[in-house]
Amino acid sequence: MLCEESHARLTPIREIVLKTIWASHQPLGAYDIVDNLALNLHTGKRIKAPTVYRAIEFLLNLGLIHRITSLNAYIGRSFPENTHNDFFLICRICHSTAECSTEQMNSIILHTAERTGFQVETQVVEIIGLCPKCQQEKVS
Amino acid sequence: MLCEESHARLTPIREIVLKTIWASHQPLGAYDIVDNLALNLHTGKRIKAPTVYRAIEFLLNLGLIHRITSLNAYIGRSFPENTHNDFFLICRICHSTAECSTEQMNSIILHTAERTGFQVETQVVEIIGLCPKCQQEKVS
DNA sequence: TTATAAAATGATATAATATAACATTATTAT
DNA sequence: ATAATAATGTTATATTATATCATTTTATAA
Repeated sequence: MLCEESHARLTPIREIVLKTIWASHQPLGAYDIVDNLALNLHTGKRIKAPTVYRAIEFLLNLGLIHRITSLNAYIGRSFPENTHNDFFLICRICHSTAECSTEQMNSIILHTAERTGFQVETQVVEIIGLCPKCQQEKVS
Repeated sequence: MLCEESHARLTPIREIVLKTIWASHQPLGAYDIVDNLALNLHTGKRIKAPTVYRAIEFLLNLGLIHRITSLNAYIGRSFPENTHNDFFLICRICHSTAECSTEQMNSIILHTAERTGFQVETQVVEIIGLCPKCQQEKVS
């Protein structure tokens, strides 16, 4: 039993899914995780999609990982302590994903929403483009 | 032949897909459009998924519609004249989607990206929550 | 400590979204 | 008219995600 105050249990499956996501510094798709576990967990048993999706849901709820909507993929959360939401710079080519964090963005969003009476729950802010490395490779 | 300067042709299929999206004031999924055409285009011929996806791609490129990534759905563009990108307030319950437009958001994003050498191409800014109507219905 | 309830996982099937590949038809340019 | 290009038709299939029900594990309470 872990994560005391909540009733959250970090079971072996959930832990290995979390570690797999953390080990990759790129966002991982759910089926990438399935394949990865099949390779690295050579216990004969294959962990199937529903199990992985359940673990992902659990980890998302605990705020240990993020979903990158534009990629249908999941990545470890860099700033778990942040109360405000973060946003992402995602490279269209190599899929490297940087997590950023500004209060300003939040206040703009909350301001705009408030004016229209909209009650904000979650935010998806994903900026697609080219990372420095892939810009270089386009030139050379 | 339409949209003179570009080589864009607004064919009958593309036009009816655009009209279908516009007619709905909610985001429409690709298969919603397929079904809608089957009903309203009672010519016997069913327009299939690939054709609809092609029309969608065309309309996205022309900037006539938006993709709502969080919903895997498509909606007419409210401010086609805007050069900067817009963002969306999306109701988790009824899926009503409001398009908003502020320059500030853009400048924050561009600023942050610039600092890390990231070259911005497109932006996905989708705010999920409750629209005024659905907040009411939760209370009553 | 055993019975019972609750939570997690296994297993199978299938839904929902999207695209690949190739054939055919329509449109434009020569 | 003919060749080249663009658009659409058609079939199949890839990819992402979830529903459903059986089984196992863990926690709780008698």
